[in-house]
Amino acid sequence: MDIKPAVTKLAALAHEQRLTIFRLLVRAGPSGMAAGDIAEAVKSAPTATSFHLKELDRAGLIHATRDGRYIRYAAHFEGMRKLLEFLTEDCCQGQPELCGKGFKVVKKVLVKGDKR
Amino acid sequence: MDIKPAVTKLAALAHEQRLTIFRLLVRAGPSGMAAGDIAEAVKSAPTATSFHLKELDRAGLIHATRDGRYIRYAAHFEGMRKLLEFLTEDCCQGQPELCGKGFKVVKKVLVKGDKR
DNA sequence: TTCATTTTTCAAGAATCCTTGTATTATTCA
DNA sequence: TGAATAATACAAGGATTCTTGAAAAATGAA
Repeated sequence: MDIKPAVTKLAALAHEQRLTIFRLLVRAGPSGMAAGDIAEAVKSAPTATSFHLKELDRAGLIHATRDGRYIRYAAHFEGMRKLLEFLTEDCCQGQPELCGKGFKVVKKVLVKGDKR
Repeated sequence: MDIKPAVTKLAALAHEQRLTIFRLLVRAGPSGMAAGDIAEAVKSAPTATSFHLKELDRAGLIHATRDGRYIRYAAHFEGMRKLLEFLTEDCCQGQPELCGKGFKVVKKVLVKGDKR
């Protein structure tokens, strides 16, 4: 990844509402959530939520698919993975433990409040 | 980590010059670099570089130590590690490969009781 | 077709952040 | 002490981003 898309991704995440939305979708997994449900979950007006979803989409962190009258948004895991890679590239002079490469690799996968 | 410090960190990184500086310091390792050398390396005026270094410092991504008439800046690896953890928390419904947990790392199975 | 629902677009004013130069502080060396 | 070097603080204008509500598309159901 070049630096410009990385900055775009970071700027998209550097906003409390958008970060909340992104983490919600990360927890939601590949099936994602409908725009309306997202707005309700983060307690934000549909119009504001739509604006922020578009920002995250443009940055390549989430993607939209129409599902009847709903539009579902899901995290774009590959985009996120590339961002993490970019941040830790050439890291730490061969001491990967410094920046946490490999952290929580096989951690528990309990998901808080997951009803599904 | 709470969401507010995470947003602060992401906002600090969401800037081409600051991201370049941060990655430079990540590569430089724990010994860091003097402010002047950083400014030269990223081809930016000392005054602008100082401004951005302070931003990164405030966000908890780097830290400064005086070394005679120089001030050395080094990446704050623990702060970065926490940010990465925050972004991938409760990720992926038990499919860690989706978001790249464990990417480019020799996977180690953490057993119960393993402190780390 | 017509209505209701879901989501987006648009526009504005408000707020925030970025950039730049000058002045100032802190330190070392003669 | 005084000069030189390294880095920071401050301030102002310029640019960007955020927020909000009203209106408009897109879809499904009656």
